[in-house]
Amino acid sequence: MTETTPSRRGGRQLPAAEELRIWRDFIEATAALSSRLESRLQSDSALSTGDYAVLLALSEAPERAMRSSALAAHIGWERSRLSHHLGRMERRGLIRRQECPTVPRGAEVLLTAAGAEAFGNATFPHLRAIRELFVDALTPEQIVAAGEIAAALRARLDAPDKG
Amino acid sequence: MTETTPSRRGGRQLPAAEELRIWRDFIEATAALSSRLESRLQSDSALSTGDYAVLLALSEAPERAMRSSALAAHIGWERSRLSHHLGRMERRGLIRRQECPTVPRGAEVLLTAAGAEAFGNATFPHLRAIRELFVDALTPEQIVAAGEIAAALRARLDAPDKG
DNA sequence: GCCTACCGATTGACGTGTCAATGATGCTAA
DNA sequence: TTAGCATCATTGACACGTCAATCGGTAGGC
Repeated sequence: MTETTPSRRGGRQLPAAEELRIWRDFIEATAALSSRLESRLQSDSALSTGDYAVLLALSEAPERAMRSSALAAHIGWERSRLSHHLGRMERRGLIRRQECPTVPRGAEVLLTAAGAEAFGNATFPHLRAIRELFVDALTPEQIVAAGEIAAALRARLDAPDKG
Repeated sequence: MTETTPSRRGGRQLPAAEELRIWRDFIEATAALSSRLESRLQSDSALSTGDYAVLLALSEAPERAMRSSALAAHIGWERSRLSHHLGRMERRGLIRRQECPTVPRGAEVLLTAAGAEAFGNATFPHLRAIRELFVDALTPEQIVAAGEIAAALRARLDAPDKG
């Protein structure tokens, strides 16, 4: 309640030292978590998290197929990113692309048998890793707090004037 | 207290649906936050967060210079990553490399005047962005919780048997 | 002395991500 | 009709990151 009140009060422009320390710990820990999950998935299943996201979406889609742009929207990727990624996945035989019968110029992305099998083999170890590294690392209260923090960050990121 | 008790109880191997939803929200929100910060820094200052980390470390080092391996350890990067990054930064004139006088085969990384200026110009807008997108997006209680979550995740990641 | 093993640093190959430019196609309005 | 114009998807150039191989040099064991 003194002049050391955190930056939320008053007209301070920059984060206080403690806030900055937490920021760094937070962003580094989450980056390290992602990176560890990525490498676990890679060594368990020879898939990247990008591969996994694509395979998951296709597995859940009717006919195990999706239009390229719908797939991009579904997993929240830019189209050019998806296009590059699908090219790599197609080379590995995980998916196939063909012209979409209904939409002119539309590309349909299909899950191949090899892709479905790779996804099936990846799921269990991937979920287990999430459990070990995230769920079991936190108390139930911390998990709830993590959900609230994610929602608050997302709300700010989506706010139109705070880009 | 029924069979819907969360996975922490009993021998469940996989995260429950709610935990999985929070996991996805959390990892996606933090990734989006990093990505937004990255693009803000890029457009404000034409630097990447990697550039910023290197310039920050050099700015705070005595003589504005550091051994390459010490720099890698300081910012927690693999050496090959740093080597590639320094190559790019050197091409842009932000840093310079020279043989280390004391350590045979050691490389000394020096901050150039242009690098120091770029860092100076980047600092204020970068800290402001951190404040807008992280500090001001959360309540004081959430910031504390974020620090605790980061510590818990880090502890798990560093645990020897939970790699 | 010489072989080996390690150490600091770099390099090459490749997967990944962004941005800007390009095709290819349909819609709309002069 | 056709000149724009938006849309769907791809491509090229480049930055970034990891992994494995390499290179020069020093230290130990024999």
